[in-house]
Amino acid sequence: MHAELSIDEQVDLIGRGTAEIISKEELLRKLEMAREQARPLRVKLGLDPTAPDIHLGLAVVLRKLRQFQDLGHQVIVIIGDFTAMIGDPTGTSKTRPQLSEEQIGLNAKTYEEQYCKILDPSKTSTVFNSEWLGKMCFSDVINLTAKTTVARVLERDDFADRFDRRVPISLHEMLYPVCQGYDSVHLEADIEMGGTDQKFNILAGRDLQRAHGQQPQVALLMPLLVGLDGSEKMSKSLGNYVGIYEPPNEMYAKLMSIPDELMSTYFKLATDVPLDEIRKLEVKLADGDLHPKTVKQRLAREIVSIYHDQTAAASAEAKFDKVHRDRQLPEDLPDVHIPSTTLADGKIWLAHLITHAGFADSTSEARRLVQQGGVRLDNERITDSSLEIDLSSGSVLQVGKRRFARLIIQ
RNA sequence: GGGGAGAUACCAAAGCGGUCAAACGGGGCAGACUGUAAAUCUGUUGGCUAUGCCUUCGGAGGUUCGAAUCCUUCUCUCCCCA
Repeated sequence: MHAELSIDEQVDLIGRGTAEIISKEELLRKLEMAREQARPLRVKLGLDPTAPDIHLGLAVVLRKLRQFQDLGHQVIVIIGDFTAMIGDPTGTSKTRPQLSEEQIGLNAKTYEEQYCKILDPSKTSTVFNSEWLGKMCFSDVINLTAKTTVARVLERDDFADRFDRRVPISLHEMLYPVCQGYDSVHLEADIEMGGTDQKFNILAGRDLQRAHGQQPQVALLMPLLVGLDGSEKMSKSLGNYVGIYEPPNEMYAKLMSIPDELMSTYFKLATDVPLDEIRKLEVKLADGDLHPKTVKQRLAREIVSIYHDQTAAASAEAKFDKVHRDRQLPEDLPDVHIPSTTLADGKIWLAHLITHAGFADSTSEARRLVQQGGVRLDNERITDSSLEIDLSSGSVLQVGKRRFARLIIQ
């Protein structure tokens, strides 16, 4: 696809949106070598074997990998089933629940299904690092760890931070960078991709490769996409993410809720809008020539179009406006079935209705929602939490601003 | 191996015998204002058809009319020394 690009153009293309490349010169040399020898580069990405739900944050990295594939290179996805025993100490790490072999296999399959949406399957291979790490014996481990010093590992931010705050660090956690680094040795990786939080681990790979007489891999770090809340990085556990398999409407609505300051980052990292066009948008925003909402709608459309298509994006926009600008009910309300057995004399206690619909975890919470004026039935606000509702099939329950359900009595 | 400190709700952190379902703050949720943005303001944040009742303060026992608070023991963590 881009195979005809000059090496400099390739470096430019690859450089877009990256946070850091270690080093650009090495990247250039690798690209040249690949062209001269007609050998695709081996670009590595490590993934957790936890239940996948690929979101825009990971997509930033995957989309970059796709560029490599379009340039003719090979992507190797490592499912870190062995390293999962440790759990990446990056960020707030808690001891992970041990995953069964079947579970890991299942998750890996789901990954493959999901990243197909972005990667070219014919240029992607998937491997498990238990294949080699699991076969090492204790003396192998000692030989490997002898190549790294404690100070070196402790200088890593997460460890230094935890050490300072007196948060426990288990000995085995310090092996994590070593394991990941050894993956690169085993695969003879030319390039390793990751978020900026992976910098240390990826650099560890370079050290180990050198120690094994290999050319060190190039570290290609992408910025961590900030999540919908505007402060934390996008992650599944924080719930501030947009999954690439979410339906268009969800995706669109979620994107509309990001803080304004994030828009240009999202444009750069999550869309294919050319950089100079993004710059123009920024200027118009700053001058007040464009309303932020208009720009955000463009952003939402762009992203929805990538994972669905333009028609879907347009219809998502129409629906969004209908509900939020015109304050009308959405047309495709999810149905919630209320078994008639839960009704007494055709009535149901409002609080129970809300929990039945899945809009509250407990009746206490449901009562609170009602008392705070967050609940509407057929567009009429109800504030009496003790109310028994005389329900007719087809009533619409609304909780908060974004949760709707059409009630079906069965 | 020796000495010291600690474990409290989503997080963080007070409370050190009754007034504790547990302060303050962060986060979350709801409302107001908006562009379902941010900021701000208000309320709320264990459960239960509920002016009351039930279960929570690392685990298990005990003292007491009464325990998050006192005692015993177990588990885990941090710090200092070796």
